[in-house]
Amino acid sequence: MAGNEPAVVTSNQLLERLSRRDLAHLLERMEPVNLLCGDVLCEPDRPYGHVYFPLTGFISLVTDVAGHQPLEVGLIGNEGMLGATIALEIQQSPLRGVVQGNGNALRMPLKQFQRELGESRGLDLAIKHYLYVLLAQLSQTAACTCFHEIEQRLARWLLMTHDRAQSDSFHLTHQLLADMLGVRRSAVTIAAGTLQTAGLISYTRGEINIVDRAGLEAAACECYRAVIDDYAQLFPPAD
Amino acid sequence: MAGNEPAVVTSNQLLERLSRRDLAHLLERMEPVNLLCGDVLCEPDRPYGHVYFPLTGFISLVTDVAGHQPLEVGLIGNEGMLGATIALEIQQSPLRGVVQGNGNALRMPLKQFQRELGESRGLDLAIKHYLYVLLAQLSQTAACTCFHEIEQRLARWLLMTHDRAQSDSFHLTHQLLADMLGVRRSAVTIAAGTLQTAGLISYTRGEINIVDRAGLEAAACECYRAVIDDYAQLFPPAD
DNA sequence: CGCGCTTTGTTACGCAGCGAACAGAGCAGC
DNA sequence: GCTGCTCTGTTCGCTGCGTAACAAAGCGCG
Repeated sequence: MAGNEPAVVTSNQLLERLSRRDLAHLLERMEPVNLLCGDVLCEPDRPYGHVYFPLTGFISLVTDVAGHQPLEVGLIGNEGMLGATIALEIQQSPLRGVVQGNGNALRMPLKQFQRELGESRGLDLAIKHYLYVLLAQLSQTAACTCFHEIEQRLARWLLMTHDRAQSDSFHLTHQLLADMLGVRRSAVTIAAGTLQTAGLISYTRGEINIVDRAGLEAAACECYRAVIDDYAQLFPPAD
Repeated sequence: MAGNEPAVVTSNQLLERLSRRDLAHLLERMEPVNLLCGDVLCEPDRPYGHVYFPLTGFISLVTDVAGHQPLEVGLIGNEGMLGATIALEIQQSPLRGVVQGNGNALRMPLKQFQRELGESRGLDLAIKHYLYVLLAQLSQTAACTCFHEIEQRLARWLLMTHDRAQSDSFHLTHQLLADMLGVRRSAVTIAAGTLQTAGLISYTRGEINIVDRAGLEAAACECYRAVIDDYAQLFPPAD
């Protein structure tokens, strides 16, 4: 965690899909940065400065609705990137990107990345396909929010976070969770309590621990797997 | 309605953005078709055969969730197209496309359209930008579904349909509306009853009439305008 | 050590919307 | 004109979640 520079290795799955040549080219030109919980990396419908490839941190995509806390509709970890809309030749995103989990990332100025896109077919294609996955994730989330109950959605959310946090524990208060899910804080306390009693998770003062990952998957709605599968379809696992 | 061929004029706003030259080129190669309520134009995550540019009909984008009726997350009329994901170089969509309103459209085989994309910068860009709007629409819908009440959402839905139906009345049963909104049929009956009593709409046996458009806009949540504005930002009105 | 802040637990109440079921009303076809 | 179907209206009880408010427990800091 508190490691020095060498700890920043390429562990971004999107980047790893690129040809050795493209990858080397990009790595040389990207800058490692720390992601700090709460950092806002892009504002909705406003030009953003960099694209980010998370390595260990993760980023939440949220949308604003008047009179409510921002609602999370997507999550980006080392399986993806922030700024994929650049593949649509538009230098903004409809969503706010907020760091949800501390860690590091590689970044590149948007304009420069745009040029890189023009020069590498492979890169361009990877980003486009990732955008497709994002599209699927958004649709799934819309339906999930509509139909599924808090406990299932909470389980799903914890799983998605677990996948991206690369650790069995991460910092998240009930209040934060409630905002992400668009529900009341005490509803989260109750749902989380149930999950804890069932021995699936444990937590104290914002430190959440995944205890029984398989059990959690069983407690989550199918939306979790659906998104995973969509990703796997477009980016088939190497092994 | 039952007009003969000349009735099929280009009134697709996306196409009209193209250069005169591109437009002529495309029009020559597209085939007019009738859209019939209920027609399924593409299945989720399965390759689809054609792209469609609605002229007078409109198409609903729905997502499946086990144990529920399909939920609508997007609507396509003559302001857009079905099959925009082809700009992501992938020949499928995460969503099902179902005809919601009778009318006509222009279509082209997917593979051929893909070639056209490669040959016209303008076309490619227009599709990409439309995809951005779609992305924004999905996000907005997710939040809307989470936060807003049935009556507001119904009003929003009627407005979106009104815009695309190019007529003050269209055929839609309460049951259909309920499925689109992901709620119970009788909840729609109540909400629609309220709107009717307020003099905003009228309906009989599936024939819905927009009476007071401005009033309806006031009754809808801000999501309606938000999506309109997103579109206008990327495709500024000609006048 | 004690104060105050953040996080979590809990409770009482209200309401929107669900599930299910049924009744009446228009329309279509025989 | 009768029958059956589709569409709409309405009702009853239930529950998940919102609103509000407060208590207690852990932690950080002076």
